[in-house]
Amino acid sequence: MPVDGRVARGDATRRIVLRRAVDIASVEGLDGLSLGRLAAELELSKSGVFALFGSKEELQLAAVETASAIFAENVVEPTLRVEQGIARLRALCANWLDYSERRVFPGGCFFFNTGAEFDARTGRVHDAVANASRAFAQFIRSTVVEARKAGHLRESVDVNRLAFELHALGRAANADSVMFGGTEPYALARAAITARLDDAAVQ
Amino acid sequence: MPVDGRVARGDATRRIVLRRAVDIASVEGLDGLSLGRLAAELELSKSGVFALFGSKEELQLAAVETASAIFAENVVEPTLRVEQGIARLRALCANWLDYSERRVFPGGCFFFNTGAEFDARTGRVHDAVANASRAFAQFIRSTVVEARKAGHLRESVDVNRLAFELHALGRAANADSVMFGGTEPYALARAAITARLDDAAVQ
DNA sequence: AATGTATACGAACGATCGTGCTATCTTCTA
DNA sequence: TAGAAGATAGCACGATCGTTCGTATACATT
Repeated sequence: MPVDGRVARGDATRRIVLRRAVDIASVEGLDGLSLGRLAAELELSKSGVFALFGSKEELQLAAVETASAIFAENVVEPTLRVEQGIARLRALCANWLDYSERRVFPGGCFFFNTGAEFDARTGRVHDAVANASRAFAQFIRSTVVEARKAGHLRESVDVNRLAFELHALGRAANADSVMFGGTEPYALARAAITARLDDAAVQ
Repeated sequence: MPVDGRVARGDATRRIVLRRAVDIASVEGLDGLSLGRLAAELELSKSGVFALFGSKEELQLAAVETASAIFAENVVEPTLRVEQGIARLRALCANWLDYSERRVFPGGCFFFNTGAEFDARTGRVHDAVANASRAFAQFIRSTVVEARKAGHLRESVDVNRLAFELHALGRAANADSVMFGGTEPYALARAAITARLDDAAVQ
């Protein structure tokens, strides 16, 4: 399949723009993104950037998609390479905390920030962010379910509650660390997660 | 002390503006606040609203202060009316979850939203939000310390970690409920908090 | 009664926002 | 090699932003 050099050029620019866009959005929010600023920082014309996406909303949606891909690459995929069961569940928590702590996005977890920004709004951007958040929450839940099915977790554990708790601890570590700096929040979260999983595990 | 009618009038307007401002900010963020929109909704002149605060940043800082007062009234004060110890700790968690669930602010917890908005920025607004967040985290921690000193919690409990966990569960319930609707997140958080405190309690 | 102070307004400022329209490149197709 | 197609730039638009200025009004101080 021969590539069209014109669209290839456009795609390359789009990628450059989007990589910067998600970084900005993780700090300033998806509304804090502005075409003018984006163009100025990348030394492109505002109208050129605009033409690549067609509207500000499309840019925001594309940014959410780009962030999803980066998130999948850094968190979901390495987790899926671990054997099913409690080992994968532990890996999931560790990978997510590492992803947050490594500042894959300079403002911490992209979806934590944009989620808080759009949680109480309506529209396509809200829906995109909500769907991505829901998908990850479901991923945690299904990983917990797998671990229980594998016989690694006690039958009595409430999977919804355990998934909720693990997700809560991770998000709190991200929030506290970005807000106040330091790595202590991650240490607290790791200790709490370990204790919680040891408690839920058989034996 | 005789009141100055002019200042009294200004203070009254300021109160009206700020009450609306915190509601808007809890949904749209402190940056989403605009003098023009605020003035239009309240049928005041933009310049009049501006003059009351002197700058947009001062308005944002005043909004944070107003939100702090509302938060103290709804969460901290009722908690302090409960006897020290594990009872007060349980009341603190319950009061915070109720405050979030009752939508004292239409966008959920004011400090969750503005915290996520300003966590990775610098400046006076960041500092104000960070200080308010830190103060509440410290309040949770000191309530845990009290409960342990009262002999209601096991000696072995790590107060920093328990405070972190309780705070994490509450914030996650707020986030999930605002994003996806429904009251299930609060039920999950209440169950998790109860279990965690029962586990940490003596006997 | 006269002077000063604070609230509140209307109009306008320069800056920036998102969005068009048009022209100029580069690249592919016939 | 001519022309179509896509990427990018330049320029201008209406709207909105925070802010400033001048002014009218209400209250306080003298």
